[in-house]
Amino acid sequence: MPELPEVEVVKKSLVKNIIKCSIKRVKINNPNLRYKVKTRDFNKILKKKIISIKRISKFIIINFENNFSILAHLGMTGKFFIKKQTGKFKNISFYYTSKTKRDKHDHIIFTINNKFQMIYNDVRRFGFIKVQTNNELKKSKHFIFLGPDPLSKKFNIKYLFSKIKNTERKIKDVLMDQKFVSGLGNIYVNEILFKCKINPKRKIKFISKFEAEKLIFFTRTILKESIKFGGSTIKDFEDDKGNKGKFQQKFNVYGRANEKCLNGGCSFRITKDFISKRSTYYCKFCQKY
DNA sequence: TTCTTTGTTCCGGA
DNA sequence: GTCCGGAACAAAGA
Repeated sequence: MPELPEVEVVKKSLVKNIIKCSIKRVKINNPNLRYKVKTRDFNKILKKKIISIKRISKFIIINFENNFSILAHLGMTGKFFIKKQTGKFKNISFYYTSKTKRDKHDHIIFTINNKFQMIYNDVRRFGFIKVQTNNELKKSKHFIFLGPDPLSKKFNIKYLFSKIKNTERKIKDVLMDQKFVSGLGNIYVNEILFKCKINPKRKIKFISKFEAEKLIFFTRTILKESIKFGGSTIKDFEDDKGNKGKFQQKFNVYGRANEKCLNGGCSFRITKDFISKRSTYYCKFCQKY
């Protein structure tokens, strides 16, 4: 699942591979992503130079010299691949094996500088790619309600307490709310709360200052470490046979139902249940209510 | 065939 | 007007 760190890694890889390039051709194999993609949507950006590539929350924005941008979201299973001249694929996305042949989920093929291809692949097609003017982008429904980026200085103690005073909501629900902080998904929220030793069902308005400090600290630390880890993994990842295996993130709680708690000395097993219908993993001993 | 997975959007009730 | 819970949505693998 691409969450914020994975999107950041993808963004960095895109910068490395296609900054200052231009798209010469776009081939749409399957237009039915979250929003329908049409060939003519891309006319505005064909042969225009890419001047910047940014991440906002889990969105990727590729900005062209003529004030148009590609706005992309990877959804659940979206990924970008670069196919170099050799015919081999260099994976610039996250955790997937390299690939050497066309896949039925390669939905959009971009030809870059007439030299190589960038492929958008998305098994479940919950991702999207739009072309918009920078002005449209600013007013976009995707951005208008977004809270601060969890890695930014705006996400601090003062901000946190200003937002939580009058809400009855559970801490996990609030952390996943993009209006409160933008870019945290289910996996990382489970991990952050485990590190902070906070029960995900607690009402956020009752957390202490110390807990809030931990929350900010571990949010930043976990995301940054994951970016570093993903980045370094992918940097060294180039497989000409396509069988080197997946990059699997190591999680402390996510996906570890009934396995032993990894806190030293704790003999409890990880509990799985649901909060707002989202799977929630925690240690009932380390994260007391 | 049914269940599970996810982020986002939308709607209705409080 | 605002807040929040719940449902819908998309596709596919187990």
